[in-house]
Amino acid sequence: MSTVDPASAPDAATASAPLGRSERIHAAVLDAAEQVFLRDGYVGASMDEVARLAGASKQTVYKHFGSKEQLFVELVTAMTEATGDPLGHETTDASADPGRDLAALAVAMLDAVLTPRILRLRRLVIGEANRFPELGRALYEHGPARAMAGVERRLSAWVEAGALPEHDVRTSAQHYNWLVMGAPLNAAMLLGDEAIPSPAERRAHAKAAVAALLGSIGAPPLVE
Amino acid sequence: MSTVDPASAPDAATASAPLGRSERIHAAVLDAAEQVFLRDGYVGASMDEVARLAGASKQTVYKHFGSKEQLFVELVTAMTEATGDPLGHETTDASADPGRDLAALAVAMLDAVLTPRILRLRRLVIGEANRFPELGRALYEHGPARAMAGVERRLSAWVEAGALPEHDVRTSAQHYNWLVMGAPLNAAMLLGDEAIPSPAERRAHAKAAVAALLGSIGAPPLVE
DNA sequence: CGAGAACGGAACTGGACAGTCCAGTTCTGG
DNA sequence: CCAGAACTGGACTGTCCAGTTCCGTTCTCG
Repeated sequence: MSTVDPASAPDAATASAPLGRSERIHAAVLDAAEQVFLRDGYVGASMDEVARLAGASKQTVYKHFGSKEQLFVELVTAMTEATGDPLGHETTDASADPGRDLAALAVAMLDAVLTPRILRLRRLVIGEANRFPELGRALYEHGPARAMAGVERRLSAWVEAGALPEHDVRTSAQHYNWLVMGAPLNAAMLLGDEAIPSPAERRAHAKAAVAALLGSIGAPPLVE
Repeated sequence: MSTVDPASAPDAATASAPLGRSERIHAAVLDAAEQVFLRDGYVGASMDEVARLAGASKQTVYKHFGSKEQLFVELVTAMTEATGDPLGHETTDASADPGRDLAALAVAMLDAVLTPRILRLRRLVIGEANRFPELGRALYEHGPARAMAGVERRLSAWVEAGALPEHDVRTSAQHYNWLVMGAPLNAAMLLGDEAIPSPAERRAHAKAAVAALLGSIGAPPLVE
């Protein structure tokens, strides 16, 4: 018997297990690719530098990812799918206080997106939207589209429960999304990371946005 | 006497004059640079192709613009400054009907930005925001910042004239801007030119945005 | 109409990069 | 402990590109 006790788990259920060499390298290459692509863009990035930064040989990088293009697409889709996921857009937990819930959701959305890493990803995808249209679409679906669908679902639930007046929930969901995200997101796109608002600014911005939305649908204003 | 200054006219007033050879070439190079940079991005663009497309030699291109970087910056700043200019953001012509004016302005803003050419420019600037931060700032100042300042001025005038209730005009101007521009602009950034809304869709979107804004500040709704 | 500036064409330098290949080394699973 | 798979390091190919240089031609302006 080996001293290693290989019987720990023959199944694939071992998530945070020690991780084989191959998986470790795979992850290291993705890490390195993230740094290089987010810094230099797709064309400006060098596969030599990715390999160097990953502590791997170019040969290994190509064995794992096939080509620069495949590595790029794999990286961006992974980051895209991992971003909006933990935001609970799929729930329908309509509480009795729409204003409070909407404000909390707004802050959560801002926190998820207003990160240097995610902003650089977004700049990268927008800049390469000509070359990789499918990446733009993926980011749109996982970002704004999903958020608006989730908000629309919540608004419908509140209307049904009598907590909000009847109104065009689809339009309101869109208005909410851009009242919240429009200004900070576009400022950060063009002005760089130093335009990222502080947590206090985010809370104030979210509160103003929710107040405007509630006013626009004829709902009673946010209670303090 | 210096041999320099071959200026055709002593004054600079000759605008649509026949245009000397040098000016013609200068413009042709800028045209070619626009095509190539907007299509391939900064790094992907080739100066050889710019010269070929301009019908000029590389030597001439470099005589006129010095370097790839200078040509890029000159092109982008020229396009940036030329875009928002004819929108009348500097006027304060507050009529008696804020709703109608705001809706008309919204359509004008959408028409100015939702052009394949301007959208590609915006994608380019965002994608190169790391390499050329000053271009991002310039686009921000000439675009959203100027628009919001103009709207704020109009809102103040209406409040002063009693056509709108008292409210935080700066916040409302920001809300207006992103109610109008947020959805279509970000969709076009990520989804490409086929996501550009039709004129009818723009009018409907503008009307809904203005209705939401008026509601949010407690003003009477838009009259048909 | 003539002189000089500006231009075209084309070759050239120096450097970078994607992707491949190979010989030798290290890890892993049985 | 061993066989085979995976990895390293570096050289190598073919291509592309920014920027320069040279020479002969064309245009412009006085």
